[in-house]
Amino acid sequence: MARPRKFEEHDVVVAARRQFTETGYHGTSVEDISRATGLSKGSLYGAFGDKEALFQRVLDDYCTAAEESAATLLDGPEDQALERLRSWLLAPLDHVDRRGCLLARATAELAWEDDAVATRSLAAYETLLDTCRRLVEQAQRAGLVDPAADAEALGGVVLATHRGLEALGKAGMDPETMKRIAGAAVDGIALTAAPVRGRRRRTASA
Amino acid sequence: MARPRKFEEHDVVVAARRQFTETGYHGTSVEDISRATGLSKGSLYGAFGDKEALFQRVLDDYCTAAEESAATLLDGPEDQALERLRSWLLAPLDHVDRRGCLLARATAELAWEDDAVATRSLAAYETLLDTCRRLVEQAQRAGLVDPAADAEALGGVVLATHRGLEALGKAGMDPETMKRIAGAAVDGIALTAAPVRGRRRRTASA
DNA sequence: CACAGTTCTGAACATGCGGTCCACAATACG
DNA sequence: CGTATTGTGGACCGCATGTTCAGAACTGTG
Repeated sequence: MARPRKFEEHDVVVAARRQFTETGYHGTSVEDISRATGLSKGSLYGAFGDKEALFQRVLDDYCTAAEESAATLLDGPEDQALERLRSWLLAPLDHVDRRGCLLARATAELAWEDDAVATRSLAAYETLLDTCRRLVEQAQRAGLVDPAADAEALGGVVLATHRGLEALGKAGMDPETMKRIAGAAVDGIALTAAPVRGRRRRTASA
Repeated sequence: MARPRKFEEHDVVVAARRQFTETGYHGTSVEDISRATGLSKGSLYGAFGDKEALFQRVLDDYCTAAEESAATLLDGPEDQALERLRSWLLAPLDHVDRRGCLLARATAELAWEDDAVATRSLAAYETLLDTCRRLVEQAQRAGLVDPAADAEALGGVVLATHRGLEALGKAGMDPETMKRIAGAAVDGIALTAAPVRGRRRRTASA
């Protein structure tokens, strides 16, 4: 008994995400979004509320997608867990367009200017950390990683590297260098390789 | 033969940096800067040009400081190079105030919206990468790291982790977890610990 | 003391913003 | 077909922004 919508809500969210990702929250005007989505401002406000609410919606959508995408890494043989982590680190390098990660932008731009954004961002990072931890645990079960190691911390290294690589890439760092960094992170050759036979347990600090 | 300035230029840059770091570029109005620096808007324009030019100045100042600060890590005995990298990773965690890194904000917010910003940011990251590489080389000479390893890539892992940890911290992640991550990154226990005797040379990919 | 040169100040301006509103169009149902 | 109901898009408002400018304030020199 009423006129149906001419647009798919999720399509609008996706288009808005594009815009926010490219120009940031403060850098994006409602009119920009209107142009990007094809909806007029009136329709936007009618469907989503104000700019902030729309951004929340977009961010939540993005985080969910990122979480689910990472979660798919868990599927597969345990003895290839490290390879899946490696491909996760390398994946962003393939996107030649230098669009960055919305989550990164959101935390940098308004994580503690807006509580809801901060909450959602933190939740996303914790979910991603959990996924990385599980992958490391897979690798441990497969005998690829010391079973006594702190799986969460190791997963955190991958997550932090992932996030850091994205920043370096955004700044324009040479992709070839980044690939070597990603490789080194997963290889975990990192800084262990002390010339001591067998495993070396770290001697705390100084 | 002229009215002297009532302010020290560098003091203004520092105050402006504070403001930009807290509220970002788009989120900071010229009046905010005026309030933060104590200068009237007219004086700001007279001394620095427009808002963008002032930001460039601030960013350059910040990058230089960050580069020099990192460079001091190079001083010290080579067999403690890893400890210095560790403390570098942990340093940001001590600042309880959740102010983030201006460089991170700049790259996230307008790295490729503004060429000059992108150029300076990339230069800063490359300098930092170089510093990390040298530290790893110190560790190699001290016998703490496999001399055959790719020092630049290993330095890059530290740099990326540093950058990533900053993002996680900004989002509000538990500092204790972050310390464990930083520790794991430097320990480099990371993902190597395959249960193979002696060094294991990686077998390329899949 | 008068002048010139420079800086500071604060008001004023144009612009673009986020947000609101409303007349019209399009639909579904009786 | 008529009517109630909802989506639509553009006009509109108040406000904050980045920027400019004319004049006051100040210092050093002749």
